[in-house]
Amino acid sequence: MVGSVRVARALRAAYCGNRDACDTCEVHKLAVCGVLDRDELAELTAIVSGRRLEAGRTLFAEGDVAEEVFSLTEGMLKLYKMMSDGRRQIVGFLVPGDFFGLAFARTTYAYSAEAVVPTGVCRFRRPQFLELLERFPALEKEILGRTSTELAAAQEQMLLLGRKMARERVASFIITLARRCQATDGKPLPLPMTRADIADYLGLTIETVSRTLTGLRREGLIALPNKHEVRIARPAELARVAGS
Amino acid sequence: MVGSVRVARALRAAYCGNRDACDTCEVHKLAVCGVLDRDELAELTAIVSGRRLEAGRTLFAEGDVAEEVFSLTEGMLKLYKMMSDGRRQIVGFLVPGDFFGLAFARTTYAYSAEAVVPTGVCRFRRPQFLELLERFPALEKEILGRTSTELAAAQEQMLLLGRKMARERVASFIITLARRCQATDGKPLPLPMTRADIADYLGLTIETVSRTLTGLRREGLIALPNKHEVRIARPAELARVAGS
DNA sequence: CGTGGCGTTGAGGTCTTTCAACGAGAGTGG
DNA sequence: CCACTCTCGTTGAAAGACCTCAACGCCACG
Repeated sequence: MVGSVRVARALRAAYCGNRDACDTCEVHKLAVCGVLDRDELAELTAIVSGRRLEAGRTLFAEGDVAEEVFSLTEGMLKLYKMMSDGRRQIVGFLVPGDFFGLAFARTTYAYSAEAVVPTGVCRFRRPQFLELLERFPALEKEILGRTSTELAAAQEQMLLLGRKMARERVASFIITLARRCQATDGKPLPLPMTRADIADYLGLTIETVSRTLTGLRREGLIALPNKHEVRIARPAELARVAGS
Repeated sequence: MVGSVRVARALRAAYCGNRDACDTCEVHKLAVCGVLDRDELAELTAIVSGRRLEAGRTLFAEGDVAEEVFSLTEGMLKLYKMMSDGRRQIVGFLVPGDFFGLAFARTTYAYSAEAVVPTGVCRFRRPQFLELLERFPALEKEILGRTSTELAAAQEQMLLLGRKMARERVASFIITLARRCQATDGKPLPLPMTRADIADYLGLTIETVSRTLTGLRREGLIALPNKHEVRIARPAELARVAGS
């Protein structure tokens, strides 16, 4: 999949502020956090191992025993929950630097994790990672802050799923993505996931997502250079459509 | 509002395992957690103050500067986000023992908090509470675990809002409530919030909630002794309707 | 050059919403 | 004590937003 590799590169450039770290170091995110000193980092390195995933590959499934904790270093992952009849809800897209799989107060993963594009992760053995949290309060504080931020994002998504129209959902999605990407307004935004992924994230069908994107394009609010890129043409109006 | 007081009593009996603590001590939940020893508890007591709220009263609003952290001791609170045109999404109902208002990585509250019935809360000054977290790692660990559990609940709610039909949403709601309440199957479950609250929590309208409850009653899955109580008549079938 | 995955577009159907009317219960004031 | 009013909940009918089903085009791949 040449296309996927290209998308992965664009992603990395777009979403990761520290390209060198992305390219070379599997525990870079913790170092980048600035919460660990050199000795702590060395200890951490000892319990970590890297892994690469092709696009579409599952890292773990909902219900699996949570034996590892992860940090995304490159690419993009989707986290999702499934119902018995196949209905799916994507609860988040992860970008480099995100932690996931931290199942506190649980022994199993609450969601499945699958690579959207070729992806790299750091793996930590769970018990050892927990022990590390014990010993490095700064790390625990960082995790708490991130978990709290994630919770706030989940609540924002609840507003989107519970109360917004399709147009508002799609507009909100694009704006949130752009914010995370810190993309400049003129530059196209990588959209590595499929329409089905977007639909399952926004609680819509692929047809509705497609129609809505086309609609926004027709009205000149966005441009769609190709299937996996969006450019925000009129930020203010798009934000107005997204509501609040 | 005599009705509200009665509902509040039923709630306390149903949702709070430790009646004595509920009745007497505003920092009881931390003690009940078992994470603080006597000295630590004494310190905590020094920075806490109680407050009582009538039903319908707002504790704080989305966007307010987050100067305090709270613990619910009695009654029920709803947390919600609003859109500019008045659409509302309730992101959670709180029962005694829940912490809220912990705005890590933020300076303002991400949602509004309003009393559903007469309610009691503990207030902690935020800077001092954060300092406390610093000094009592067990407390911080407890908060992290709870935040993580809340996040998992929010993701479950995303599945509900994004992919479930009205019947499934209402059935899921009743089951989740019953689980939290630890109600026995035969006993009626207090439903202190209004139909509008339920609707705004489930991403539906009050009419749909009403019709759906009536439908479940007609089919014999639940009983509705009065507007503010539900009894689960056929747990297995209700769970089947709720899906997974 | 055929095949399969992905995305787009159209037409019809369905679930939920919107609009409207009505009833029950609580609080108010004559 | 009894209208009166207001809120809340229920029910019906019509409307609407999104979904389902279907067809088609594009592109990568074998």
